Amino acid sequence: MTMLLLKEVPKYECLLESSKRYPELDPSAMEAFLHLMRTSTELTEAFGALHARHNISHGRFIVLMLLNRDPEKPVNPADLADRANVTRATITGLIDTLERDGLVKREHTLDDRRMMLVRLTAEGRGYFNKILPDYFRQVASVMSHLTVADRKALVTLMGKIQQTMPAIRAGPLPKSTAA
Amino acid sequence: MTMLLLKEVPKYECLLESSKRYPELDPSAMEAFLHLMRTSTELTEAFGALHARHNISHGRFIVLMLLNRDPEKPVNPADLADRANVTRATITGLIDTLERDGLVKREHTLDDRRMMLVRLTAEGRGYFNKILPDYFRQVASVMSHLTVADRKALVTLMGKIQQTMPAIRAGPLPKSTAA
DNA sequence: TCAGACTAGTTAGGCACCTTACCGTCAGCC
DNA sequence: GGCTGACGGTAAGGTGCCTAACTAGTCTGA
Repeated sequence: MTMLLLKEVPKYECLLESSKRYPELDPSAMEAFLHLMRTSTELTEAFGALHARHNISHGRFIVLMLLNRDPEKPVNPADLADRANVTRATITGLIDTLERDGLVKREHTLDDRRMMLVRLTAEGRGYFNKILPDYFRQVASVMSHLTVADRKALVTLMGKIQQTMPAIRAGPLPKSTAA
Repeated sequence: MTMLLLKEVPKYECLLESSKRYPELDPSAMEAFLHLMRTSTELTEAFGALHARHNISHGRFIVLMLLNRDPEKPVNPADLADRANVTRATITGLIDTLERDGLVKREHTLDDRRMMLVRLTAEGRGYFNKILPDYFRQVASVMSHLTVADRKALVTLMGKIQQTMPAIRAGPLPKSTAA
């Protein structure tokens, strides 16, 4: 729930100062990075609190979200794992508790008896539709100070950061080229 | 390390479609929110990988960072806890392993014998200064597609979101006013 | 036709982080 | 003196995620 973040981001002047000691430090990049991480951490906490109020964990919420995209169409665990970006083992645990609470149910497929399908129960649908408006309101609320143009700009900026990710993931970056 | 994120963000059209079913859903707010969370999650992963390559955990890295701000001035655990936004018990654990690895050491203060001070050892300073450039390079790298103006804009946008946080934290939002 | 390779889901065990509750130590204030 | 309250640490617990190994079922092909 708390996530170990630095509470106050260093002032830009401090970063500039530090960049004299560390030539690799790009102050404007660092400043943007720290603000981004701090904000997202606080958002994570805020939504963690929201989920806690509804007695659900982040993980279970995501699974319900995925199942709710098309409540009629059940999904197999491996698919859920893939879309939620976790291992199948993790999904098993989440579904265990969701099923214990009666929000989803597992069914065997007919054609391939290894495969399971997970489906929202009526109770699960009811529960989820009861908490969704709160979630939507909170999303609207945290974005309420941003104009529509701001929001578009934010999406664009995130896109530019996303573009760098494959290269980042690929390798420990070859020492001096930073792009 | 993985953090349970939705891999692909729904298209704007889908959000628009869903907003018919859910009047509380603000599509542009949701779109911005999802992109923000997705990007920050991937950044968290990327930096988790970086830390893993250096055999350090996120928490220990943060503690070293705080101690390295002024390597000559030792800090007491309660202060570290406060700045890292965790309980003192958590800090105790982190310092335990850092001390076991010889990166920091604890000393008693002279004037108040309850109080401890934590200080980077020479080895700790050496180790940290060896991994910092990698960290700085990666920060520069993820921001490399953003112009300086972009970075400023990002900081501003984060500030606008930050402004909403106290209200969010305060209460479960009064049902319909989203600002 | 049946061994081997593959796949789906689960199980077992472990790590990192974080919490609460409590303890002993000590400073400071009557 | 004795209380109050802050400090660091210990103990026990829980969550969320992982990897590796396992079970069960399917498919392939010599």
